[in-house]
Order: sequence, then structure tokens, then C-alpha cells
Amino acid sequence: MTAHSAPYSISDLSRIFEVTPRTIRFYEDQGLISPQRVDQQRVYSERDFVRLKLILRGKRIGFSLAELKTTLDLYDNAPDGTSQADYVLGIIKNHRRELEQKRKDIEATLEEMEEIEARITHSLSA
Amino acid sequence: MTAHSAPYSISDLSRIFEVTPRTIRFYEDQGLISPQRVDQQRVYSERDFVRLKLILRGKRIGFSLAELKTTLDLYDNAPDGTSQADYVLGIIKNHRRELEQKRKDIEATLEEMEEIEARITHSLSA
DNA sequence: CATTACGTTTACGTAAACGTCAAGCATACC
DNA sequence: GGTATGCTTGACGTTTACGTAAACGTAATG
Repeated sequence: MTAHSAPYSISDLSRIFEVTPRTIRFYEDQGLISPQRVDQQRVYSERDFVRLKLILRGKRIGFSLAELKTTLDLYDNAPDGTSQADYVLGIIKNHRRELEQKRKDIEATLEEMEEIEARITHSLSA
Repeated sequence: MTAHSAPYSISDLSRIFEVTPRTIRFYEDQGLISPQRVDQQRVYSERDFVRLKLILRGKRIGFSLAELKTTLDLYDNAPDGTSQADYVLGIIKNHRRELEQKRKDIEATLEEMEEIEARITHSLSA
């Protein structure tokens, strides 16, 4: 029971995802989203909605808009030929390595923060 | 058996961490590292080494240099008073929430990538 | 009919994180 | 003594990801 469903206006998405319309238009400018137009006005489909969601998630993880564009474009069209498929598989493998690294970084940081937390709470009981 | 040990020159760190000297000097400019000087030349201790390591790890996770500065400064000096401690604990809690979110983002992305990988390899066997 | 709300394009501004010279000093080697 | 190497400090340039303002169109509302 999401408050909204497709189609969305730009301010709908702006509210839902807590980004400014400027941001959404900028992503379009960079080729990340391509909403339809009704009388010059942007109209966003469920697919656009999902794309924006993926973009913002990717950003939180630390990917650039350029990277997100290529990966979104990549995952969009299923590869036809075997060579294409191998190519995509290679890219995916790289992305996974990056992500695994980030996950390790995060886990290491979380552990350190727990240690610090423990040190502080322990020192408080002194 | 790390090839080097303290003290390090700027080019040592540059090689070890695969960043340019400019980057390291920039971090100093931003107050993230404060190496000693011997005759105007920067000399990095083991502590500086660790700091740089933490900075780069933080960057990979997606933190800004400003954020990293405050957290490094924060974790540096153990809190003396209880109020201080509570303050720090609050900040840490926020950081942990952020990191948990990022971890979720990463895991969701990894799962999607596995699905895509599966789809491709499956389509190849057709 | 004027105001308000929402949308549009165009364009200049900005903060972050360095890159890229330029010019100079010191040590080391031939 | 000249040259190469490595360090230093400016200082301007660049990319990314938007912010911000201007100037305008349209549709509903009092």
C-alpha cells in the first residue's frame, strides 16, 4: 500500500524519494531516466520509479552517476550473443568484487565502532 | 612482512596506498593528518599510516573527508566527562545506522547481480 | 482577474576532491 | 660543477552533482 502508483509527477517522486526536482531532472539530463512527456510535462512510469530507486541506492553505496548509467543500461538489455554475455558477466564480476570490498570495509568499520562503544560504556562504569 | 615500517616518506605512503602525494598533502591541508617535519620535509609515523588507511577505507565506503575528520578526531580523544561520552555514543549510533543501511544496499545489489548472472548463464545453456 | 501552485528551460554558481603545472630548495651521483 | 631525484609551496584548472535564480507557460482557486 504505497501511497502512490504509476504514473508519477516529478514532485511525486521528489516527495517519495526526498530529492529535489532539480536532482531528478539532472539524472534525466545525464541519461539515467527517460520519462515520457505529456504536453511538455514529465510523466514517470513504474519503470522510471524503479530506476530512480536503483540510482539512489547506488549513490548511497558510492557509485557515480556515470557508473550507474552504464550498469543500468547494461542490465537493461539482456545480452543476445555469447560474446556479449561473457562481456557482461565479466563486468558483473568486477562489480561484485568492488561490492565485496565495500562490505568488508563496512564490517571492519562497524567492528571498530563497537569496540569504541564498548570502551566508552566501560569507562563510564568506572 | 610489510615492506616498510615507520617512519615513512610521502612517496612511501603514495606507493603503498596507491594515491598521489598531492592527495596526501591535501588530506593534511584538510586537517586529517599531521605528520612531523624534519627540515621542512614530511615524516609520517605509524599513527599517520593508520590514519591514512582509515581515511581511504572511509572514502571507499562513501564518507566525505569532512565526516572522516570529525569521526577521526572524535575517536581519537577518549571522552572524559559523561556528557561528552553520551554525545559521542549518540554520534556512533548514527554512524552505525548509516553503515547498516549501506550494508543492506550492498547486499540487495549483490543479490540482484546474482540473479542477473543466473539469468545470463541460464540463457547461454539454451 | 489576480494569485498561487506546479511545471518548464537556460544558465550561472558552488562545494568537494583532487590534477596539473610552475618555481624553488636540498641531497646525491658522475 | 652540472644534472638528476625528491621534496616543498603556491595557484589555477577540472570533474561531479547538484543549488539557485530568472523568466516563462498552465491550471486551479478565491
